[in-house]
Amino acid sequence: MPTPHPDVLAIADRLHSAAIHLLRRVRKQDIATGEGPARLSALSVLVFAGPKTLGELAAAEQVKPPTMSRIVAGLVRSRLVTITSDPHDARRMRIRATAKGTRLLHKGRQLRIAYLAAHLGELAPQQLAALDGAVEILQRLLESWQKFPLS
Amino acid sequence: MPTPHPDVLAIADRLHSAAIHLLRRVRKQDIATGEGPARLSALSVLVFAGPKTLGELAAAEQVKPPTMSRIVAGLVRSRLVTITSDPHDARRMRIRATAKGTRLLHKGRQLRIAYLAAHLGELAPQQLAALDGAVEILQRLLESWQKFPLS
DNA sequence: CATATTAGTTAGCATAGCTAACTATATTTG
DNA sequence: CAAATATAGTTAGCTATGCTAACTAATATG
Repeated sequence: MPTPHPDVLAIADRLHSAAIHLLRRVRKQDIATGEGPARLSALSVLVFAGPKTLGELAAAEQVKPPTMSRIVAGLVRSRLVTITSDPHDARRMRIRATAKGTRLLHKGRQLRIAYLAAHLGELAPQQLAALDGAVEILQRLLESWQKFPLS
Repeated sequence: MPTPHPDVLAIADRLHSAAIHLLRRVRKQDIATGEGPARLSALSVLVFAGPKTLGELAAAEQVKPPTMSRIVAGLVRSRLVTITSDPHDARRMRIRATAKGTRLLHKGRQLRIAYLAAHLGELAPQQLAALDGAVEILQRLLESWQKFPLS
């Protein structure tokens, strides 16, 4: 039997720190796409989950509507998304990725991968597999606590 | 034998996305400390690794000197760090955490832990252990590629 | 039909990232 | 040793992202 809680405090702290430093590095690659992280992340939701309203996007990205409003404005300026109004409710907007947006997202993904792969290559296959498994656990955790905020 | 590379591309993408969304949530807890993420992260370096010059801090945090200059200015305003000049080189500054800074960092850590622990509690012990192991792998990876930038 | 609710925007603030250009101190070199 | 160069940080000014408060427009409700 493994120990029940191998220091949750330490895990949380290191997870936090690792996330901060990982993003700082990856961001430098993403700069090559010409778009910031918030825009790329919102775009990725649109590409993989389909069209969304502004409010839905804001909720998915865990930001407030005014913040998402500006992010979307930037994406529109760059022609990465288009906006059409909902025929059943003129207050709502349908935001969808353009072909250019989809291409750019995949290009960014390529850059990120080339960069990460160069470093992940240092890992032994079983370490990579362990990382993969942990990311899946994290994903499910993040998803579930989106539904049950707790705070 | 495990498969050699269970889709590095997918792992990289999901790791990226998980890091973004995890930080968005944790940030909301950190807000209670009254300081932003960049300041808390820099403060944490000072608390755990001891006094640093501005350049060293900037390098540790992977940001440019002007950025760190403003981060440190904020920490000084909040009395979380103090600055003394290096007696051997008047260009350099020694930046060190104050007692208040150390207290605040630990308080933030407590908040973060209370929050994460409430959610990590949903994980089975072996999932938690898997996460722990993956974070360690990540940490070592980040450290090693700080030394060998590759790009 | 009047009122309340909902969706998004605008204005204004703070943090955090950058580059370019500056000051002040050390170091190197002629 | 004086002049040139290099190094450490700062200042100014830009962009992007986050927020709240206050607004407009449209829908729902009583």
